[in-house]
This record gives sequence, structure tokens and C-alpha cells, in this order.
Amino acid sequence: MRDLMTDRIEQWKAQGFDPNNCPVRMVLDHVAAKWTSLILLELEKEPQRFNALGRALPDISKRMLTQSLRDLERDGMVRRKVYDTKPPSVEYSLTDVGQSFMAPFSQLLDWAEKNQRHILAARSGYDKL
Amino acid sequence: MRDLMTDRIEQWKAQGFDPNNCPVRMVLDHVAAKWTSLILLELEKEPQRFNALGRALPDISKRMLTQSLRDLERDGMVRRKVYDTKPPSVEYSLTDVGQSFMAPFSQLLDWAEKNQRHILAARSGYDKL
DNA sequence: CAGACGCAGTCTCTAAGTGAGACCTATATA
DNA sequence: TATATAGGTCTCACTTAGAGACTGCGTCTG
Repeated sequence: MRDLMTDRIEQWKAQGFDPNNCPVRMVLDHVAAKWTSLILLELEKEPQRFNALGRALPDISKRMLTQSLRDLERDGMVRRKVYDTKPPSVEYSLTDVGQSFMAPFSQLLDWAEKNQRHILAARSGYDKL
Repeated sequence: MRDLMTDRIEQWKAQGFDPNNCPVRMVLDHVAAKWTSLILLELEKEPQRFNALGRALPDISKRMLTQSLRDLERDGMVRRKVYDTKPPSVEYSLTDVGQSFMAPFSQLLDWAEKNQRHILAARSGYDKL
């Protein structure tokens, strides 16, 4: 793809197009992050602590849980509150922005449920070839 | 996370929970695939051929373009039509299911545009620490 | 007529990202 | 004393993604 594309990209950049600063991709990166939306979904039910999230999402590693939470915090979707108990406990919750994300996101999930069978059917049809 | 979690997962699986057969995750995997939704977005404008898509999404490699298109085809979101011209041309277009995905997806993009500034602001605030 | 170019990919090599799980500091419990 | 909880960090191995060379065939350019 780097054929004669390179100078075209240069052109786009000159015109102000930057793939790394594109609103579409910016959100997509979150939804695309595999875990972040699952975490958001958990936090919408109720604010939760680190290990509680780990239990709710059993197949995420601590490493990725930490990283995903940091990403969400960085983008202002999730709030991290440390309570100075012993041992200290950390509660994660949705911010208003994070909360507002849930509306369009749940539409997507509705679509998912409606079309699940179609997709599964298409998939097994394709795999039979 | 594999601490005392393992048997809990076994339990869930016994109850019929399978992370690999969860409708939420199934769609998420698509949206999550980084390129697929961008491709869908391009194909919504108009059916396009392989290299045209490559040009429209300049930072995707041919390798990933092929793979993403195959995934979308497999799930019945995209149709692949080969025209027996010389050289053969291949046109990709949205199926009805693929088309129906665009409604909830565009809601997400609306959200993205509305909240872009917030996110960017939160991000640079966070990074200053 | 030779060489470059477009089509739609595939293949290989390397770089980056992810997952599993050991480890850390501190307190409370058995 | 040993173990469990909390919220993580660190390392190592493995998987995935990206860059770009290569293919085969037909057309366009010099």
C-alpha cells in the first residue's frame, strides 16, 4: 500500500487530514480496544473496584484491565477514586461523558442482538466452503 | 487474573456462559477490529473495488485490507463480486445486514463528533500530570 | 518493442501488542 | 506463621499487525 500512496498521504496531511486526529478514529479506537466497552458496560451497572471488575470480566488480564482503565480515565470517560482505607481501595465509575456514551453504544448492542443469528448463519455458511 | 478465577469461569461455562459466543462480544469484535468499521463506512458511500478501498484508507496495508474484507464477507456484512474482465476486477458492497449496521453505528459517530473536544481536553489534561 | 503500471492479492520478515502469571507492600484473619 | 485481600507492576512468551517484495496478466507509454 506504500506503492504510490506515500505522496498522496503527504498531500492529505498538507490539506490537514491526520489519521491520528480524526474524530471517527478517535472513538473507534475506544470501541475498538476490545476491553474498554466491556468495562464501560460493567461500570454502567454500578461503580466498581479494580478486582471486582476483574471478576466481572474473567478473561481480561490484570495487565490489560489496568491499561484499559488508564486509557478510559485519560479520555475522561471513567473516574478513578482512591479511598484511603487499609488496604487502600480504588473505585472506578463513569463520568458524565462516559455515561453519555452508553446511549449510542446500547443501540449498537441492540443491533447486535437482533442480527446475531444472521451473522452466525452467514459465518457457518462461509466456513463450509 | 487466573488466581482463584479459574473455577469461577468453569462455573460460568457450566451455566452456559461462553465469552466466545456472546452476542455483545461478537459485534464488538467487528467494531473492535480497527479497520472493519472504516471499511463499512467507505462502502456505504458506494460499492468499491479493492484498490479503491486501499486508496480511501491510505494507512491500511493490503494484508489487513484483504483480511478485514474476508471477515466482513464471512459474517455476511459485505458482498464480494468478481467481474471476469481482464484484469479481473472485484467489487465490494454492503449487504442488507451490513447496511443495517450503519444506523446504530452512525449514532456512535455523532456521539464521537459531539464529544471530541471533551475527550481531547481530558486527554491533554491527563497527560500534563 | 521494452519497460512501467494497474489489477487483486499472497508471502515473508520484523516490530509491536497481548496474555499468563510471578511478584510487591501492607493489613487482617486463621 | 501462613494465607488472603487489596491494587497494581514486571517479565517472558506468543500472537498479531505492518512494510514491502513478488506474482501473473493485460494495457499504456515512450
